[in-house]
Amino acid sequence: MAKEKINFEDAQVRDNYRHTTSHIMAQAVKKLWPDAKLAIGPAIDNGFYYDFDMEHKLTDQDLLKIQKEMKKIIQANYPLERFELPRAEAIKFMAEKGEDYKVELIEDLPEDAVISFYQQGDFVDLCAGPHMESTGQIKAVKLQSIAGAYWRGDSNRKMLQRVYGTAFPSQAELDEYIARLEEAKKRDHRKIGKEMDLFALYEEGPGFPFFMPKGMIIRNELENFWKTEHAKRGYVEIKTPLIMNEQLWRTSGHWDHYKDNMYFTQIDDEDYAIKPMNCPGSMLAYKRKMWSYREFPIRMGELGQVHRHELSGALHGLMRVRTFTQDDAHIFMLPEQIKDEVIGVVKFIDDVYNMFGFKYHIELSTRPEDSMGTDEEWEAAETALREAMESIGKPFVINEGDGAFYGPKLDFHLEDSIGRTWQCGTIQLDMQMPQRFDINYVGPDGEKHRPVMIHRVIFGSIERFIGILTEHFAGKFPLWIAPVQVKLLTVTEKFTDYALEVAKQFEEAGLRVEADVRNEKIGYKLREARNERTPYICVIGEREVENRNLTVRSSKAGELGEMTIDELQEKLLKEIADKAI
RNA sequence: GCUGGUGUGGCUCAACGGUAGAGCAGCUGAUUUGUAAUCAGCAGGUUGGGGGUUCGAUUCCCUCCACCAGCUCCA
Repeated sequence: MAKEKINFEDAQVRDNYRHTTSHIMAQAVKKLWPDAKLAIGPAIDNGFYYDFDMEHKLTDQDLLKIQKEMKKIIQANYPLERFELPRAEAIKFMAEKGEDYKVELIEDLPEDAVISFYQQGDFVDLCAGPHMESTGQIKAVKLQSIAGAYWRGDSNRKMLQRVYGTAFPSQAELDEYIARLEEAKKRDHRKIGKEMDLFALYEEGPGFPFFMPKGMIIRNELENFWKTEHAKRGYVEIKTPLIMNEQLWRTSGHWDHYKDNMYFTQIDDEDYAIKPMNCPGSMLAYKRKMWSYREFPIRMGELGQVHRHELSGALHGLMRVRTFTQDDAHIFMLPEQIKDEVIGVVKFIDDVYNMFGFKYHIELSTRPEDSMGTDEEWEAAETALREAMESIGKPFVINEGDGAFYGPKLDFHLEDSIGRTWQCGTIQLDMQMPQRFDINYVGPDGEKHRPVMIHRVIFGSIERFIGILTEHFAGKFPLWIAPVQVKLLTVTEKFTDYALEVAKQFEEAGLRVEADVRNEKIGYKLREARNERTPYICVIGEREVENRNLTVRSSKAGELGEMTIDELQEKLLKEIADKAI
């Protein structure tokens, strides 16, 4: 029977293909190390993995050995055959093979579940399927890495050895994928951040980033933009302190629910905490006076620096740090204003992300195990968020049990250069803080009522957002945030005066300009300016001085030829004003 | 925090049980140059910290720290 061509565009086909590959890998591992116990081995976004519990510690050399063994299995072209067993027999079957993890999986299946197995050659695995028809259909495989992974993702359970790999219908496609990954790694914000001298992390402060002058330009541009956009949308801005006493954190619930992530200090023998979140400060700011329903909604923004004790192994450049600035805001409102406010924030976030050309996805995170409040409150809050989303027709996925301890949230996830996603924006509905802090407003009936509150961020954290921006643009930032916008390169020192004159004019026009008037060859200066990812590079020599113009090249559009000083200035100012990407 | 790996001058990397080397960057001098690296010279490291083994350690062992990948967690 002629096989149909594999349609790798189809996500289901892709998953089946890689899932089958993971079975082949498991078979190879069992062949090489018969004591290996199988855990789980699914297809994932760009490949697959399989978790093993085995004595032998896998090394990179072992990956090649396994790949060789896999090749044999593929060449043998075993058909994948499915069969089903009743529950008790299935458990017995797996128990006899010593597959303790599979036994546990079966035991956790619902009573009426169909328990299916897939067999290829002498290898059998508990699996819902579906699969490819035979092992010979797998054409190109690469095992990529070994890592530890907890059984069932529970850090109290045993750590297993996970082997990651990927598979494609042809070697060419596999090679292309590997090349793309290599290319993506060049965008790593940690690498670019160092090369462009934007920020740095030192052993002296793990997870506490330093921002260098050029990084500060990006940061300040983002913050200024943030302030302008918020003012336009009716937000006021506040600033609350970094350190507040124990009582405040007990009132907020952080002492009971967030202590492991907090830093503490003592002042005059009293316990204080460094804020891990801005909300308690905002609650005090709200409470300073009595509010009328007529003033609602109150939108109170704060660029608030927080400190959180993250696990050492979780730190990652600017993406995951121990101190960061949230572009926070708390909105106090009437229950009937929830929907409109949430919609307003979703649109605000959408505008900002679109402005940078980001793709993102939204998750609705529901009640976690360690949380405050009643089921009814959570139900109401989750419904409010869901309805707001449904009313504007934005797609979202449910992330069960991942809400904040005080309320459910809508999370906005952006991708980094190698496809990992990072939560940036979030909108969190909070019915707890208002109660705990006993905040009120006076309603039309003259009585006191409890307002509803949302916490929300757009960038998420300025640090993480800069990390994402860096990778998204591979360091070629939009002109309005580029640390150096235009660089003037002189061909020889004879043209220094003219270069400085142009630099002065650009500077006065508000452009960030650098003149490279060193006694170096033009090729050398040009190479350096390009490596610095300067958006506009101007060459100044005999001809330009004579014609009082500039030869311009843009990092995006290439050679632009000769332009007058004013022409270029105008072009740059417009590009900046448009915040073009 | 857990599993595995890594740690050599500002950066990228080399060497190795016998006492550390290159390129780039930096500094000095020469060169006055037209679109991705001009030449020469100089300077710079007790090889992440501490401890141990050894006649001798950067190299071997222990421990701590940091970083990388993944897990867990999360903005």
